Parts: sequence; C-alpha cells; structure tokens
Amino acid sequence: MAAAVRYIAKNGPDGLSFRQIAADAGVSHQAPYHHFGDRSAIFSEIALDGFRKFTEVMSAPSCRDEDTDLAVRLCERYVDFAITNKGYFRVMFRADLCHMDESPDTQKAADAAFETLLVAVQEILGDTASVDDIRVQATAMWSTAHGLATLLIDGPLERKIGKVSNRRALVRAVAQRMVDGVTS
Amino acid sequence: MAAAVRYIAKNGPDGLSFRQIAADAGVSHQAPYHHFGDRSAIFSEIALDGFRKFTEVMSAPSCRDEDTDLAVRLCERYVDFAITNKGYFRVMFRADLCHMDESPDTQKAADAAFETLLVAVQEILGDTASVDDIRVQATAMWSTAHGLATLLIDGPLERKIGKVSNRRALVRAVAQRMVDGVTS
DNA sequence: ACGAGAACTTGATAGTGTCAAGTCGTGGTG
DNA sequence: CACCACGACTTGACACTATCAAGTTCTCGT
Repeated sequence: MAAAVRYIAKNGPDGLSFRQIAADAGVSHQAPYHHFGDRSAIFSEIALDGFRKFTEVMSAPSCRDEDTDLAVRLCERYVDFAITNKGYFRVMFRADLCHMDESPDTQKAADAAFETLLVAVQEILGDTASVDDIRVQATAMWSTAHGLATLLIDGPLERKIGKVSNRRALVRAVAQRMVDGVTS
Repeated sequence: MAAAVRYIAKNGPDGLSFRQIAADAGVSHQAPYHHFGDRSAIFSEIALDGFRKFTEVMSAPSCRDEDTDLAVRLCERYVDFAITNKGYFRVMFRADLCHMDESPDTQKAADAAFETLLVAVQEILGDTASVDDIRVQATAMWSTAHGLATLLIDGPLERKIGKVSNRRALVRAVAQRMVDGVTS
C-alpha cells in the first residue's frame, strides 16, 4: 500500500496497476486482492489514511499561535498538505476511484475533515455569524484553497504565471487576497 | 467523439473505453483508432474543443453589461460552464489524460483561455496595478472559481453543506465573498 | 497434535489499448 | 475508360489488466 501511494505521488492514480505494485512488492498478482477485496477498495483505504492525516495537519496546534491571519494559515496548510502528500491528495477527492458509499469509514473521515473547517470558520467569524454565513464562508475558503492546490499539483498554473520562484510566497499572497477581498 | 463527451459527462473520463464507444457507434473496435492515433489524442481533442467553448463563454459580451461585479460574473460563468459542460471540463484540466506537450493546439487554446482571465483582471484593477498584483489576483480568482467548480461537480461539497436547494445562489454568495473578502 | 484460518499461489476468463495487416469504395489522373 | 492511390474501415493478434475460482503453505490457539 505504501508502494501504491508512492506510485500515485509520482504518476497519478489512473495508470496504477494492481498487478504492477504486486510485482514490485515481490508477491503474486493476487496478493493485494486478498487484502483489499477490490481495486477501488485500495483507493478508499488510501483516502481514509489521507483524510486522517489531513485532519491532523489542519488542526495542529501550531496552526493557531502565529500572528498571521488564521484563514491565511489554514489556506497555506491546505496547499502544503496537498503538495507534500500528492499521493493521498490525488485520491481523496476522486469520487470515481474511492466509492464513499461502499466504505463508510472513509466517508466519516472526510466528514470529520470538513468539520474542522467549519469549526475554524466559526471561530473566525465569532458567535454572531449565521449558519448560512458560516457555510458560505467555509465554502469560499475551501474553494480557494482546493482550487489553488489542484491547479498547482496537476494544473497548468505553474506554466501560466511563469515559473513560480517562490511557491510559498505565491500561496500566501493569494490567501491574503482571499481574506482581504479581490479587487480591493 | 460526441459519444465520448456524452459518456464522460455521465461516467467520468476514466472508465471510458475506446472499444466501447466504437461499439456504441456501430463500427469496429479499430475505427476510432484510425481517426485519433492514440487514446490520449481523443482527450486532447476534447480538451481543445473544451477550451475553445470555454474562452467563448467567458468572453461573451453579456458578461460585461450587467450591474453586478465583473469578478462575480466571471466566477459564475466559470462554474456554469463547468457544470453544463462536465464532459469537457473533466478532461480539460487532466494533464495525465491529454498530453499537452504532444498537441500544441490544445496548449495554445488553454493559454488563450487563461489570457482572457488576465485581461479581465487587468480591466478590474485598472492601469495602476503591477504585473505581480495582476498575477496574484488572477490566481486567486481562478483558484476560487476552479475549486468551487470541481467541488461541485465531483467533490463532496453538495453532501457537506446540505442539499443545495439553489446552486446559483450559493455560487453567487461565494463569489461575492471572494470579492469582498472572507472574514469581513 | 491438529485443525481452522490467514497469507499467498497458480490458473483461467473477459475486457482493454495497440500493432499489423488486410478489404472496400471513391476520386482523380493517365 | 482503366487504373491506382488513399482514406475509412475491418479482422486478427498480442500484451496487459481486473477479477473469479480454486489450490497451497504456514501459523497459532486449543
């Protein structure tokens, strides 16, 4: 399974061959099939691990005691996680690969991850915010972070804005824009 | 090829079988291979069409004469396009499917699409904006729109924020938040 | 000691992308 | 009019894949 994550980080999840990773691990072509009943099961398992790592990273304490805006830090964390954990991230949001409906554990882990985001937004907005407001803000933040992450990992962003000499700076600048508002 | 786009819109691009769409079209399993030399070639072709449609939609005149914020309208357009053209959108940003380096036409179409975004941002910011600022803003807007679109299409968003009774309203609210700034 | 079950194996089947040759009709040129 | 080159398509074959169905081996608790 570690081999699978490595492979995905390098080549993406689509060309992944059950048989190939079995061969690499030095076992027969049917060994993996014994542990994960199904090709999609291994993806579900990877996604499960991924969401757990993700929740862990996003709610880590050091996320809460710097002096930059919390929203900015969350966004940075999100993108950081995606890039340093390509192998997981690429799978986590591919509903076609890991069928959530067949693996409730993964579903729960994903829900938990989203929950941390909602909590954080609530913290940012304070008690006065309405439920609708929290949802909208959470969606906005999530969209920006997710979009930025996917565009950086697989997307054409790097090509378009010119070789990013300092990725961290870009991410921070974009996150700050998100907080302050575009067109300000 | 139209059949392929339909299939992708319904089932996603990964399960797509060259042989299957050939059979559906009532020809032999090798007929498509004759027109597109390669499996990835058909995806490149779809992406090419997609980017052209996309540029067309994003730069349509009616985008410029309403009275809501231009940035909001662009974001709405982006998401709208993605949802009504799933079959194209799902392929356009999958570098693993359509190898840009092998089909310069698609590459150019993608570049052109991004160019319209840069122009729009320049228009929004006015002449005083620095090149760096334009890049950051464009990236921020693109990220938000792209993230929202992908989360809506394949992602878990709908599940998370509850059945979206009115998708358009959500998209507009999120876009407005993007413009005004999160945590305002 | 032994038997149940886990970890793994070998073998077979159906479906896939791709290569390599055909076949067939149609249009243009001598 | 004969001819033939070429594009659209077909058939056949190959290597690879996921998956099903049975073995085999080895370990561990009773």
